[in-house]
Amino acid sequence: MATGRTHRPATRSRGIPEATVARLPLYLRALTALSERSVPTVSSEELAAAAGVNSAKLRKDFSYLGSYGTRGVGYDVEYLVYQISRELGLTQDWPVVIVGIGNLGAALANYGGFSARGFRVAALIDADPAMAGKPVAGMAVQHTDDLEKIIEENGVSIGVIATPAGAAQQVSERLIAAGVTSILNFAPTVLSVPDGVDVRKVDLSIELQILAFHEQRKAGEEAAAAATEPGSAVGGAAPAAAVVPPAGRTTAEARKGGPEGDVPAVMPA
Amino acid sequence: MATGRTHRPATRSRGIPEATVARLPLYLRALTALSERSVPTVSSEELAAAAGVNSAKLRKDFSYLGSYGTRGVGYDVEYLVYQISRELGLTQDWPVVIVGIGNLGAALANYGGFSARGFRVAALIDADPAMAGKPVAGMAVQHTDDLEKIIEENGVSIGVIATPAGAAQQVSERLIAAGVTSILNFAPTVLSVPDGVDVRKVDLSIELQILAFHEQRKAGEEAAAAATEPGSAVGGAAPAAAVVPPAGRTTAEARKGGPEGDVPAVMPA
DNA sequence: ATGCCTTTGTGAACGCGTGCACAAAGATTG
DNA sequence: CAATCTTTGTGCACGCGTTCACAAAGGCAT
Ligand SMILES: NC(=O)c1ccc[n+]([C@@H]2O[C@H](COP(=O)([O-])OP(=O)(O)OC[C@H]3O[C@@H](n4cnc5c(N)ncnc54)[C@H](O)[C@@H]3O)[C@@H](O)[C@H]2O)c1
Ligand SMILES: NC(=O)c1ccc[n+]([C@@H]2O[C@H](COP(=O)([O-])OP(=O)(O)OC[C@H]3O[C@@H](n4cnc5c(N)ncnc54)[C@H](O)[C@@H]3O)[C@@H](O)[C@H]2O)c1
Repeated sequence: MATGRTHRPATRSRGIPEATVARLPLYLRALTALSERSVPTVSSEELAAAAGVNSAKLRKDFSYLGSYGTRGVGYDVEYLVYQISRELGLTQDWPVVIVGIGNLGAALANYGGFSARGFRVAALIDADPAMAGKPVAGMAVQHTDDLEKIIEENGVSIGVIATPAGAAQQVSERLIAAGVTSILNFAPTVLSVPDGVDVRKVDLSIELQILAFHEQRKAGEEAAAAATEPGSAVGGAAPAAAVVPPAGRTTAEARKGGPEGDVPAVMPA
Repeated sequence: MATGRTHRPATRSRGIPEATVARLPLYLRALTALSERSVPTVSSEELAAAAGVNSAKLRKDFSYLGSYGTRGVGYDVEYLVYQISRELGLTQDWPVVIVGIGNLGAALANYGGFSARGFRVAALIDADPAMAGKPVAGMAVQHTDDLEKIIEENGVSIGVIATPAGAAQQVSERLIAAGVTSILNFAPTVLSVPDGVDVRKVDLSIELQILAFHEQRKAGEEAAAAATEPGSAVGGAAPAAAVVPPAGRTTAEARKGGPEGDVPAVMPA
């Protein structure tokens, strides 16, 4: 069992770089919006702005798909929507199962954006016997006992895990054994999966911690800047819209109230 | 207004690479688990396995924080937990507001893992007057009218957006004007924010589409492999657990039923 | 105290992703 | 038909991130 290997620096798909693949859905979304407004063509500059990326990057991304643009004009919106959809495999229908119908799983089941583009919730699965048969998002929850049968009968290859962390590894193993080869994991655990299985994780806690890091850094920098510029320490030459951070907590001082102040309780031995 | 710039190839923090910052929460989680099992020290090899990364990468990551290990022994678990927590800014308390208490927002509010590490849900905000005052996760939902007041009074610098896509940009602007400088966005939109504001997005739909891409690729490769090996076209030397894809649609042929077959309806003009 | 064994910390090489800048392509206009 | 203008597609350089591989450091046994 490969322990790490959750991400795929593995098989560089079919020439299309992973970074590009990750942006295609973004382009597709922007293009779909344009399509709904009946915009016939769009330049790389406009589309890039809508998708929030650099226009050169966008053109390079599209170049991996082929030469679908017209110089001097731009890209045909409808045509590009189709090409990207096809490249992403959205021209076919992907049945998906959600395992773990708690707070999050139920929210996911109720989420409309799912079926919007090629994905169809084939079944909701939970281990709680009390949940079995209950309707969630207009669909009866099924028991974990039938997991394998459900996967096989529906030809499911994509599974979503929204169980508690402790159950995630075991659930993934059952899913994989039954034929699932792609997993979207919401549980805060590292899943060990065999080669050939793709796992993507969504981890709220990690995202928040990354934000906290930058938030702390901003506070620290501001404190440092205030120190260098003695006059404007409190309310001096505040820039335009005055985005004043909550309080002037300095980064350097996160000391505990304890006597040793800087180390927790245990020293490195 | 900076249009793109959602991600930060921007200010390379304080020497700590962004990629490393993104992994610190992963290490922290693994270390916390070890700490709860009262494991005193851990080697880079063991910890890397637990976090699902390469051990050399882990050591390099830690080297940005300083020399906290002991050669021949490993790292002191408690000490490292504290150092990473401090680096991520988790030794202080971060009040967070959730805007948009629908399916997802309510699930987030109910999520325990929030408060587990430094984050505290300070308020739940929704635009629906019918929601105002209603208790969700033991907390009364407040109306959007009071958004600015809530942010300021609680010193909130991190906001979570779980509104429909159409409202997200406007909500972000109000949050930012009120003092929020970090946003976690669950709505499927590109947010335009001024410099100095960090945005991270969680996009279920994009994750699924990326999985679909790889899924399609696997199916295509399998079909190609089967074609090269004529004997085992249908049920020949199937590997172990027989991971049979839904149907034998080849990647190359996603043609529509129409006459022109390959293009959607409109040609590039 | 000495030598052995384990594990860290990092120099160096490599590969991927990004963005600049421009030539080529095509539309458009006179 | 020729000139001009717009926009694509990409060669190229650069920087970041990953990984290898190893010397130095420290513990531990004898
Ligand atoms: N709620 C959130 O906003 C949120 C945010 C981020 C991450 N998460 C993570 O998502 C997961 C689910 O969160 P939640 O709030 O919905 O939890 P929850 O406790 O409300 O729901 C978990 C569900 O999984 C079911 N379950 C347990 N073991 C199972 C098994 N072996 N097979 C199938 N079903 C099983 C339970 O019966 C329950 O219905 C957790 O790992 C949590 O850490 C949740
Ligand atoms: N539910 C999911 O699993 C899921 C998954 C991925 C993404 N999303 C996205 O998350 C967002 C929320 O999804 P949901 O399923 O919870 O939707 P929802 O419709 O259930 O909830 C949206 C809530 O936002 C409130 N709201 C609307 N405009 C507002 C405003 N201007 N200010 C404050 N509140 C406002 C509404 O009153 C409602 O309570 C959507 O953008 C959706 O695309 C949801």
